[in-house]
Amino acid sequence: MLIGDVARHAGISARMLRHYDALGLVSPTGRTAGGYREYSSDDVRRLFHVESLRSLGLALRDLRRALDDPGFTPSDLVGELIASTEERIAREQELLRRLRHVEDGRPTEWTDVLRIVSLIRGLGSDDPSWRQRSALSTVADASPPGGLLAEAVLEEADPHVAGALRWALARSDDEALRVLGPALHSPDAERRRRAVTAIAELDSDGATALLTDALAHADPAVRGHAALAVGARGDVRAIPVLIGMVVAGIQDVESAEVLGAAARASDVDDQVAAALAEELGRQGTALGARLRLVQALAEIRGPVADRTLEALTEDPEPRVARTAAFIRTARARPGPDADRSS
Amino acid sequence: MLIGDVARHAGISARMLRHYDALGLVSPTGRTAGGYREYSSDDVRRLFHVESLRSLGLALRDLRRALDDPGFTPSDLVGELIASTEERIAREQELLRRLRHVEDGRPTEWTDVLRIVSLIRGLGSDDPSWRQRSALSTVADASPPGGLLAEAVLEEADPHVAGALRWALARSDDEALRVLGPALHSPDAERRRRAVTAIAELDSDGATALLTDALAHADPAVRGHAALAVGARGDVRAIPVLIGMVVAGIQDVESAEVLGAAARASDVDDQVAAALAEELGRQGTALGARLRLVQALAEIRGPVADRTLEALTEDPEPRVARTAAFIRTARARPGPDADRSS
DNA sequence: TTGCTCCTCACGTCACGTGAGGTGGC
DNA sequence: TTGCTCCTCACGTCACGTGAGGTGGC
Repeated sequence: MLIGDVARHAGISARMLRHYDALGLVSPTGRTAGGYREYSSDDVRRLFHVESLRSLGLALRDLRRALDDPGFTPSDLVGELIASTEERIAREQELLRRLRHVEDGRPTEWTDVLRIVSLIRGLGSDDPSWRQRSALSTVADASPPGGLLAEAVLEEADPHVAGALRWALARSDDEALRVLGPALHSPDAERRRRAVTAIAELDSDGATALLTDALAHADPAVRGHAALAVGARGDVRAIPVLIGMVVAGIQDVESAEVLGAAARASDVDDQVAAALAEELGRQGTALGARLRLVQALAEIRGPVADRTLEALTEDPEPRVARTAAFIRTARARPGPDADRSS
Repeated sequence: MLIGDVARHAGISARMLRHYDALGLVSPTGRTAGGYREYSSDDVRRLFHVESLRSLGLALRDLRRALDDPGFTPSDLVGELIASTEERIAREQELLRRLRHVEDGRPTEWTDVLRIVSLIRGLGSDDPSWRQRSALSTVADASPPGGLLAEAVLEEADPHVAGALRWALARSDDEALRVLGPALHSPDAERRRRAVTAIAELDSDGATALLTDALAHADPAVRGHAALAVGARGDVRAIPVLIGMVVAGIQDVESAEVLGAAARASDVDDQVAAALAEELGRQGTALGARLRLVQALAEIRGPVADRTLEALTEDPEPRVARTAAFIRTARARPGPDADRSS
């Protein structure tokens, strides 16, 4: 076969065939009288082998060894090819992330692009104080890049930097929630915690919706953070989770306070007091949990809370009775708030 | 600053700085008396801009326009960079898949590699008959590449080719289940169906375990296929799902037969008959479902099935009563099986 | 003779790395 | 004088694409 036929069959250019010939990779066995390359069927077979191995990304120099050197075994080279391909993919994906952050910023001039790139670099710095300065620098922007800040806050181990990032996030664009929302379901518990903490500091309707959904999250840490945030917004749906947190002793002081605030804001003090009373009456509740429930009752107003506390002063367990009595005494006095407001 | 200082600050080679100078991308403002390049702070700033934009994958020619041509706006170019990066990633990932299939084949010589590559090509052909021939060609192998065949069967739309692939899979290695198992939870319903159908034809313990788990799958199609396969292996855990299929009228003839076989193989005919009787007695069951349940009873042996059928001949619904009576008559005669075996 | 195919030689691509051979500045 | 830095020029990388200028075969 002449070079043109071979090229058409193999789907490659005649130039490549001459190149392979020059390298000695696939040389035609003969030449015609006029000097034309004549490929035998063995030559063509060899060419197909070359093209097969090239489809795996082998370099031409490795191809020669693979086809001619019997001692050159594939196992190592295939492993190396896999490793280098994985590395290239990782690099390209990192590049793609950067490009998407730039795109999210809707740059109209190259200086906009430069600003975002330098922010990406700053937030990726090894030096926490530089990361913090970078985070704070975005606050001057009209609309800081929320996606970028959100990704940064999910990775941030330093609490001060994380605080600055959350502050910057609060005035960023909606892109933030599109990153933080899915992160609530990350397999990494730390990432989930960072996500819910960041969302809890956002004020948008989208953030509130995510937090309300997170009240049913399987991870108690996520559920708890969500309940504190949702309760602080006066939403009654947080109350069962907050009561659960009091029982379990997770951040019980804060959850009791939020519980009281949510109950008052929603005018459901009596229902909450009744729920706490029911938990207190349950058989088998540990003493520690009962004491925390009594202390939570201190945060609840209304006749049901008052009656429950009164009844608890007769509780067979002296520490429960004493705590209830102490709370009743404190309630009878005008508190410091009342003092100041009069 | 001289070229060496600039290079150290920017973390790039002096050669690159000379290259940028030659291209007119970043040229030093001045030269010393001895001809040394002298970079001003403006030059260095420009260099940092160049390096920033280069980190986004801009080519040097685009960089010049970006920094010098005010009419050259970033939006289009950033979009193109994203598109081309995505395309490169897709290509690299396709390459990586091929390489992993080659690795799975544990090739010791390059001819092994060539065999797998040509199989990959054959299974990826547009021509169904070529895909089928490729699938069948693996049956001669000692251990065909299960991962590759499994991926092919998940993509295969042609039922004949899919059949050949499943046949080849049955004698392949364990890699197949590592691909088919996760595919049971694919978001694509068709892929889930292909996965369960393929697993149902495998005989290994791993396949049986996957099918048993799939009895609780959320997708009724997956659950159903799994129940037919698990029931055919005589496992009683398939029975509730099979009864559900009879009620819903999904593949009811086949599921009733498998139900009977599983009940007999596990000696639980009476329990199954009782379960069917309970379904039949339930209020509000549609007539179609009741008739299918009666027909399923025909597949069950034992005194409970006999008594239930007898009672059903008095059913207020004439079609139910007639069906039950017909089944009883057929049972009373020796069947064709009994004929031949006597 | 015309159109097609083939030939060799050689430059261009892309962003530099790596010398060779020489010079400036302390 | 010595060691360091800088200079220009030019080839090499990788897998080819794209001519230029010429020839073989029907």
